Amino acid sequence: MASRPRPNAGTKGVPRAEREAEILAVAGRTFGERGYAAVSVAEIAELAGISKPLVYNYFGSKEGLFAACLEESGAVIAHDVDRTAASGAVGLARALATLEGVFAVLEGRQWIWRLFFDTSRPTTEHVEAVVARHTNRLTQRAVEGVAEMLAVAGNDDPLDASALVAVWASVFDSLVTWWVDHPEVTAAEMTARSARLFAAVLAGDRVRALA
Amino acid sequence: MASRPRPNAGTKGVPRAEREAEILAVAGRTFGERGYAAVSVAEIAELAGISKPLVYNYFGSKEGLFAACLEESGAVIAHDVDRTAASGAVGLARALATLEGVFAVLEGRQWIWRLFFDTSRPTTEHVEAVVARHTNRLTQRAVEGVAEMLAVAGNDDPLDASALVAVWASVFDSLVTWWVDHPEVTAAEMTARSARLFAAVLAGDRVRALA
DNA sequence: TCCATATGACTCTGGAGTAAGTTACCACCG
DNA sequence: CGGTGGTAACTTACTCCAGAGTCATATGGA
Repeated sequence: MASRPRPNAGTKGVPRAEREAEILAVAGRTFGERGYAAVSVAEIAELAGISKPLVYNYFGSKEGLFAACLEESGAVIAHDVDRTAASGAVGLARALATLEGVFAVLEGRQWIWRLFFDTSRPTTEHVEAVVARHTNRLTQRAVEGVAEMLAVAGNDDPLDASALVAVWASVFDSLVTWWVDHPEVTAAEMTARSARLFAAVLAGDRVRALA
Repeated sequence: MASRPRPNAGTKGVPRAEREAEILAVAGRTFGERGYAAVSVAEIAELAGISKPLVYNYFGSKEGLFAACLEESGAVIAHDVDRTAASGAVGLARALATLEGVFAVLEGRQWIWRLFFDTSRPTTEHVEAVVARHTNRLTQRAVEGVAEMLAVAGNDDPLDASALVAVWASVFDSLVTWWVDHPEVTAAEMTARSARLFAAVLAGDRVRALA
């Protein structure tokens, strides 16, 4: 009855946990580098050396696969940022310390960061929830840092705080993105560079007082 | 022989130039707000109150339509930034003056800015060329401003300059994006807010010298 | 015998792009 | 003034395809 032979269907192959990790690694990198919308499940399966139905078997849907990538990556970053926050630095020193930690964590896998800023990501409740959970954790830290900085300047406008959090997140983002485009640069060099840039901006002339 | 009547097919309607402008307005706003990939040509046609083939008739393809949006929007921004650059301000004062001008230009149509940062945009040569042409013009200005700032700090590392340009563009982007989320804020208020934020960061403690 | 791992070969849908025809206006001719 | 052809503006009703998701089945091991 055997229909055409089917190249290694069966094979008992790799245990599920291990295979899931492989798929997540490939998917995270690909989604991060090219964006959710531009990547097909078939392509991920091919890169992982398996077939599409296996991906669906393990992750349910393309969206579920993306959510799993976010889950894994978010935990890595948030853990490090929490650690830095607990170290007690304040103001710009704290900002630099945070950058230093994240650069170290992202070395060799800068794409992790991009997952959370992918504008083509699905807008389902599930994905939104995972993104919110992780970014909230990061935002919480940014809010603390920004509040310290504004307090020093005697500024207590809540909208200013909200905007500065956005700016800070964006500075962070742009440095990581720049790094992605310059892969030969090491994490340590990125940290040093960030410090120089902060210093240069601070060394500049004073702003005319508009506040 | 007349087949079923065809609700206002014909109608001599609106002249092409005018209709094109209407379509561009709708398309620009929609692409800007939701991203290229998430918007269908059929939806734009419906919002513009016309049928899909008319859009194709005038713009050739979805990508062509997007490129036309970029063309129009890019000219508006670049013109203003050039004007500010010619005004002679230097360093952070120049940065603030640039922000002030762009905020004024974007008032009520903040989505324009987002078109150039849409990660889901098509990657065809044509679109890339249009984006490059306009962003190069802006980048050119940013490069000048950044060079002044780094020169004051005695920094002549070209990679530092490249990174700082990216950061500056991103700060710009984040402020506009924040504004999109707070539509009740006026351009003038955004300008004042930006000045306060710069001042607050500058007022903060000194960075420990790492350079 | 049952389950976990695995796959070839589908189905189905959304959305890009097209074919072919319809109607209104205008310029020109008699 | 009435006809008549050209063209610009417009539509319905398709085709076509990539890519999400599914079904039925194969195989090795406990």
